[in-house]
This record gives sequence, structure tokens and C-alpha cells, in this order.
Amino acid sequence: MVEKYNKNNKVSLSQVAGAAGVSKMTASRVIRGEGGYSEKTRDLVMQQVDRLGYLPNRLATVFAGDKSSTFIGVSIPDLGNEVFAHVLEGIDHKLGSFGHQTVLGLTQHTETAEEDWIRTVLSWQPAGLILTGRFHSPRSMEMLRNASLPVVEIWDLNSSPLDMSVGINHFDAGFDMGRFLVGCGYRNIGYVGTSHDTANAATTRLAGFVKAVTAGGGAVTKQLCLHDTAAYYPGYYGTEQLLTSTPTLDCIFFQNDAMAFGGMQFCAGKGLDVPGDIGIAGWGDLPIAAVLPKRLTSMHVPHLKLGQAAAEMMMSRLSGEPVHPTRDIGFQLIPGSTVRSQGLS
Amino acid sequence: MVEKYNKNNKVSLSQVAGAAGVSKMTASRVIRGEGGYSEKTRDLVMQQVDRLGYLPNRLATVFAGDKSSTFIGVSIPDLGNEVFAHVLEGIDHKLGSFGHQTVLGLTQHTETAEEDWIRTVLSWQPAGLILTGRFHSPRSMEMLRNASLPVVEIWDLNSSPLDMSVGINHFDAGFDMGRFLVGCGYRNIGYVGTSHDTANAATTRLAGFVKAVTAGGGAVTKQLCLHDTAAYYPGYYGTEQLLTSTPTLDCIFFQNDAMAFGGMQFCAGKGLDVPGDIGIAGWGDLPIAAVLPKRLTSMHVPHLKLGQAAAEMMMSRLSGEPVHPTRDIGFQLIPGSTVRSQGLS
DNA sequence: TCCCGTTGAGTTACCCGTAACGTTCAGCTA
DNA sequence: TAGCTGAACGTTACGGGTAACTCAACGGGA
Repeated sequence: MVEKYNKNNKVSLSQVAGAAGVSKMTASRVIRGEGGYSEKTRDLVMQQVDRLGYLPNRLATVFAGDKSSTFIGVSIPDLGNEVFAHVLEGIDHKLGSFGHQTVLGLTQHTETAEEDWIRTVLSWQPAGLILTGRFHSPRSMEMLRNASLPVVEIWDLNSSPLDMSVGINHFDAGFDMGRFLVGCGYRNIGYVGTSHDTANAATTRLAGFVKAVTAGGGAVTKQLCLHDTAAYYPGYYGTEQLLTSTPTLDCIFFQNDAMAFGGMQFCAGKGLDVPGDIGIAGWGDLPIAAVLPKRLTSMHVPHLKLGQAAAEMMMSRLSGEPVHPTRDIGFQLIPGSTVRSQGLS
Repeated sequence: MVEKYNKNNKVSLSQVAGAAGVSKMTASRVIRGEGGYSEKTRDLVMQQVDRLGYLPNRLATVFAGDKSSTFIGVSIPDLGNEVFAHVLEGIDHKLGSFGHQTVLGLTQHTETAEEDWIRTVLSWQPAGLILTGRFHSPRSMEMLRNASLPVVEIWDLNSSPLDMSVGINHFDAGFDMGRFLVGCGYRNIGYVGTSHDTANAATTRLAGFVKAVTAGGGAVTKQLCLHDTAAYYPGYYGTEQLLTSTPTLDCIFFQNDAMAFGGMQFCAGKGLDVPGDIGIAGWGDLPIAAVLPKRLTSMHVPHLKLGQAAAEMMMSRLSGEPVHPTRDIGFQLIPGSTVRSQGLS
């Protein structure tokens, strides 16, 4: 809490009322356009509003009316990952169009940072929270239950959410990719990811992936889990590590497209042909995947739509409409041309 | 404003006080750790805080103490542009470490969206605002003056800011790039950008660029201004448009690295050698620029540091420390290898 | 002319904390 | 043992706005 930069400089309702020669209540009614006043009175009040540059104090409104605010707390792991930037953009636009505001929290993929942020943001009486991921610390869970406000868990679809959830089933998405790569004839596959990404979604994905590969008679020979962000350069040096330790791999699955692109650059630098010498698959279908010389094999997830859906569920809940507590936003495999054609194995 | 999802479910200070058998004021003192109570009392109160899951209501605190909140409004043009995502990340981390919260506003590069957002966010009594860009609508300016709170304008260094400014001089940055490219022997240069990017910074950059090129005896023959986001694909098709209409260009300067990369992909697809047939220069030194097979010629701007500096200036101002109103965060030209070597012209 | 409904506008209480001030009482001094 | 002191705790008022109620004036119908 900080001393006001320039206190007493704010115009209050009673100042407006005083200047207009009416009571606070009348001024309030006029400003809210609630009716119950004459045109003459309205003009008097609005004239003073303009003259004094009155801006309503919404804190007081929330306070007075036992309402909740129009804040929606949104926790995002990090913005270095393009995926979450898009999700956040989708959320903020949709919330904005409903007159709500995003209070951001970057959690660095840690439950403790999320917990601290939840505690703080709850103390500001938000209308609801949108949280990335479905794993939260016990204390976070307790606070959320106590606060009993709408919560949307996004990204990783939670079939038994705290309140609501929207996202995709990462296990299934990983499984589909695994089955696809096995179908392309790959049997000796590597994985490069990070310990971030709200770790659990990527981990779940990997689990589904491994299951499908194994079931198809292949093996995920080597899994690399970097302590870094899921971006280009980690993809580059991760690939280097992977191929140095296990040069026999016939395919690499990356945590996302940015990393996959880094991996492709490493391969290109080493003179490895993709997909001739090694197959490459990414995840997320980021914009970059579409302008590469070869279409990157990836998994499309509608990020912007996911964010919008989360905001929509929140708004529906707040307006009292019935909301289905879970929504699967779906994914779509992009075969691309950075892996061998299916059936040519 | 929305009815509380589950009203009256919040534990208030007086409930805690009641349960602990002390007065509100005593409970308040204990919870703030302000002193003036016995250990016995403290234990009694804290026990009830834990039992009831009390969370202080900061709205009431702000209200009672005539303080401002710990909200900092942050307006960002869009998050599709990686640059601003990084800036935002820098801001939010730094603010968070000072116990402040980011209230996000995505303005879509329009002054009206910014104005609406300012009006709304001011009504929540923020402690300060961080705005991208130095151009604001007249009404925005008026509101900001009336509110008399700390404002940091970022990105485009404003030598006579509303209050404070941190960023770089885009004209100079553009000029340096222009001089560099002319020095490499390029005389017939094209530009691909968008009408976004808080339009004015990119425009200013371009102006400096054109000036340097012209001064060096070259010409910026064709300027393309797309109505799209400054991303890969617009860079790709923008280059296509540019080279179709003006195939004689010897170099292209892009609004940012993402667009430059799209342009390089187009050239690669057309069998144009970079820099043999055409030079390519980007802007921003985004992570991707470092993993390309050829180091992209670019201009490094410390985005994360810029965000952090903005947050730091805000915090200093709020704690009453003297703050220099402007801060040039600097830039650095990355020669790269997507242009001919200097002097070999 | 009287009564009553309608409209416009004022009054009061309250939301949840905190600042400022008031009260109580244990413990010490003279 | 009266008198004083200061720690511990209580009481009151307040901030900006709104809900709910009250009140006054006015106009129309019987």
C-alpha cells in the first residue's frame, strides 16, 4: 500500500452533487442513468460531471453494493512461450468486450508463486479467476474453495474441475501424435522438452505419446527435460545433446514448435536431412510452422479460441447462465512434411 | 458490475474479532503486525484467522486509508508481437516483486481503445499507469492530467513525457540501420511493415531509416505498409508483394525479425540467395534471430530490461524517490550475415 | 375541494477496514 | 496507598457510493 501520489485531488460524487446543488443520491442516480430524476436535474448534474472531470470510484461501488468487481484474475505461466501469449490475448479481448479487466499473474510455472498471487488477487475481490493448469497447492485449493467464486482452469482439461475447465486432453493429444509417428514407421524416437509449460500438461502429453509409441512397437529411447523456457534456442541445444548421446534416433518429438524449429536448425547445420535422415514433430501449430520451407508436423490447438472460451465461460457464469463445467476445445494433427509419409515405412 | 457469485460468504475482520473475543481494531493491529497487543491476544486472533480462512479485503483498506491501490495499469498494443510480450513479462515480474499487480489492457494500436481502457482502469484507483507509446488522444491526456498519478510511457522514448518515459529513440535506431545498410553498398532498398506497432514507433524508425539511406546516396524505393500483425506470415506475403512490384530491390528492411524471417522464407522458396541476391535486415533481435542458419541482421533492443526499467521507475516514484523523467534504454546493431559485408560494395 | 397515486428528490444506514483518540488497569514510585 | 505511567485494547468517525426508505409537491378524478 502506498500513499497516494497526489491525494485529495480526486473529484468525489458529493463534490459533483454539491456543485450541482443536489444530494449525493440524486447525482448518483443521474450518473448511473437509473431514472427517477427530471431532465433539468440531469443536465445540472452532467454539466458538473463534465466540468469537474468526475470519474466514478468503482472501488467504492463494489464496496457499497456488496458486489464483486469486474476484475478477473488470470494466471499464466510465462509469456516467453508464444502459446500462452495467444491464450492471454484471447482472454483479455473477450473480457474487455464484456467490460471486465484482466489482472495478470505470471506464475513461472511454480505452485508457490501461484499461491502467493491467488492470495493477493483474492484480497482485491475479483469477480473470478482463470488459472492455467489443473494442479494447485493445497492452500490455493483451500483459498479458492473459501472464496467460492467462479474459477476456470484452462489449458489442461480437468474432467473434475474446481469449478469449470476448458482445454484439451493432453494425454490423448500426445497419444495421437505417438500413433501417427509410429504409423510413419518411426521406432526409435527422442523427446525434447522443458520442465516448465505448467509442467504437467507437457508431462501428460509425453505420457500419452510414450504409451502410443510403445503400443505400436516403438520406443521413446531418450527423453530430455531441460530447465529452460520452451523456445528456439533450448530446442537447438537440446537437440544437440540428444543426438550426441543417442545418434541412432530416427525421429524427435518436441514440446512445441518453437523448440522443434530450433531442432531443425541444428539438424540443418549438421547436414542432417529432414525427414530423410531424421523426422521432426512439434506441437502447437504456431504461426512459424506455416512459413517454414517444409510444413512442420505439429498438433494444432486453437489457442486464441481457448482463451476466448475461458472468458466466455466466466462471463456466462457471472451472468447466472447455466454453464457446462468442462469444455474440450479440441486439437488437430497436422501431418506436415518433416516426417516420412505414413505407410512408407 | 455483477452480483456476487456467493455473497456473504466472505469472512470479515469483525467476524474474526468476534470469534477471538477482541475488538475489530485489535484484530486489525494483530493482522497488520503493527504492535500494541499481547502475545496471548495475537495467538487468539491468528488462531481464528487460520480457522476461518480470513483474507483481508484490500478494497476496504484502500478506502479507509485514503491510499491508492497496488494496481498498475499496463497498456500493451498486442501480444501477437513477441516484443511486447517480453516487455510485459519484464514489467509484471518487477511489479510483482514489489507487491504490485498488473491490470492489463490490450489496445490494438488504437487511441480510442486506449482511451476507453484508461477511463475504466482509472475508476479502479490504480497507483499508476504504464502506457506503450507516446501518442494519446486529447481526452486521454486530460484524464491523465486530472488523475495526477504516475505515468510511464514506454517503448518510444518521449523526451517531454507526460510524467516519465523509458525506451529508445526510434528515429536514431532507424537512422543507424539505414546508414549501416548503405555502408554495405545497398542503394535500392524496400521496406515491409505494418500499420500497427503503436504505429508511431515503427513510423519514426522508418523516417530515420529513410533519412540515412537518402543521405548516403541510396533510396527507399518502395515501402509496404500491411494491415496485419507484425508476424511471420505477413512478412512472407509482404515480401512477395514487394518483389513482384519492384523486383530490382537489392535489400529489404523489415519492421521486425519475425517479418524478416517470413521474408527470408519467401526468398528461400524463390531460390533467391541471401545475401547474395538480396539483403535482409530485421529489427528487435528476437530469440529466433539467433538460431537461423545465417545470423539475421537486426537491431538489439533489451525488451525485458525495458519492461523492468519501466516498473522500477514507477516503484521509485511511488516510494517518493527522485526519478529522472526519461531513460534511454539503448539499442545495438547486430551486423549479422544476411547482408553483404560492409565495405565489399 | 379532497384524496391518492406518481414523480422527484432527500435521509439514513451500511459496506470493511483504519486513524485518531479514549479508556482501562497492572505495576511501579514516593 | 494515592498518583502516575504506559501498554493493551476499545470506541468513534470516516471514506465514496448505493439500497431502501421517507417525504414533498403536483396533478387528476370523484
